[in-house]
Amino acid sequence: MSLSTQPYKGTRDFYPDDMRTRKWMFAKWRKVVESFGYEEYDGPILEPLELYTAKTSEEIVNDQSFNFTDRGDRRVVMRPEMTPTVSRMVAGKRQELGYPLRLYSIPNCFRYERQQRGRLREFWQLNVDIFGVEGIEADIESIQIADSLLKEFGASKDMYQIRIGSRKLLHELLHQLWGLEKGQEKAVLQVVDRMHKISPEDFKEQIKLAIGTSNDQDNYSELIDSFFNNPRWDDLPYDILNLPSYKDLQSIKNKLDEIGIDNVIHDPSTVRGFEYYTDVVFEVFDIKNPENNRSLFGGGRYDGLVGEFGVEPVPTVGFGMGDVTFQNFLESNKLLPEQPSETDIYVVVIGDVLTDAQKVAQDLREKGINVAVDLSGKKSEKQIKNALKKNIPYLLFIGEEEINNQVYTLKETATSNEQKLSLEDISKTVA
RNA sequence: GCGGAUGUAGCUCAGUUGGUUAGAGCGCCGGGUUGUGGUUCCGGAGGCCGUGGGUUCAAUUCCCAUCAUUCGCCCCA
Repeated sequence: MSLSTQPYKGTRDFYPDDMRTRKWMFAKWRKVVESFGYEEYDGPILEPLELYTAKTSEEIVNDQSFNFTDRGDRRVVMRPEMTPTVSRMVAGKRQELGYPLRLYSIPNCFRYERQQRGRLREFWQLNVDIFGVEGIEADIESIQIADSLLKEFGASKDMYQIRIGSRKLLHELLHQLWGLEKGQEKAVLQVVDRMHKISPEDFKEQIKLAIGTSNDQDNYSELIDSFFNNPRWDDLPYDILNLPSYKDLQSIKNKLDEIGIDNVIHDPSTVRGFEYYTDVVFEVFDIKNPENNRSLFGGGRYDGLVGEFGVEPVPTVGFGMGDVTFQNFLESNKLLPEQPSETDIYVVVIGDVLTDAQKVAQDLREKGINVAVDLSGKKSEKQIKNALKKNIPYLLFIGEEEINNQVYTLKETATSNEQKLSLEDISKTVA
């Protein structure tokens, strides 16, 4: 029995083709977030289990994390997400960091789950967080960045929709209007999160189930209808429209509208899965391709996390964008072009001139051009095929004639245009 | 953790109502062509038909198990 060449379940090998795509995607991510003044950080892949127990969703920590006990009997987890890590880092230097603090990272994260479309065991995730801003300016900036990211890749408004919701608004409603306790609230939120996946009837049933049976069911039916299924908030026996949390939501939507982001809707069912979110949350959906039926990415405000480390709390808004779902989105919308090689020129050596060809290549490298020289000694046809397979944009033919005249034949593979050029002209053309 | 689908050449897939040497396209290697590919022609290599067991004179084909891949549920990027 020989060894398997397959990567471990749910992980990926990145051959040069795949790696080019990944580098291209990450470069755009970095470009956009850095244009908003965000600075890159990184943290360890391994974290103590306690970091996640109180704050991430319970299921992710208990059932969906890679974890082990180290030689000092410490419970260790391979990070399933980055938010607790960055919160820990900010708390650790709470006093000396300047606010607003804008941070981003592209960590690989690990979740032990059965893979399916858009869900692997190892994935990369762009994390963008702004610390120290209490007001909705931070929420707006966060969503604006999300929108800019999509546009940077050529996505148009008709391809995606941004849905915003408010945990705080839901809490006020559930607590004050419905009279729910903490535990019930959590259960209700989980059902709310699934709203679009189940029928209105099932939704109502499951909400009631989450609340428990002791309550007056007819009363809740009406509330569920008016809040979730067909919002008519003016009719509610409670002044939702004047709640600060509701006003925030409206202001965010209006401000985004003003700056040209008008594909934002208020969706009461947008709550997100993590427990640490405290206020406004958002999710982005692919609205053109039904196969991408989950949220592409999302985030929101989590004001309580930094304070968990025993320092003054720091209000925070952030979002995470997974590489797998995002790449699915790009593929479905034909926004994923094939990337050229990092190698600019492939030297096709004709005849017995390898040493001279090497010299030419070295001269070009010194001008900042990436040059690979064919070493196979095969006939030119084979050398060309090899270069094309690697997606190298230029071929440089070097034979005796070229060496003697110091003029080389440069061919652009995409167009088949061929020119006889000096070294100087080659570097200008390729650059 | 639960349910479905699929495992035949490097890739995408045919096929065998159970019967000698297992098929295609693409790709790969070599040649026609000792200086030009993506669009020519000729030739070639490459398969324990996922793995283990059962039924049978005979299994790649039928049955069971198992592993892998994949889709959905749960949860989430």
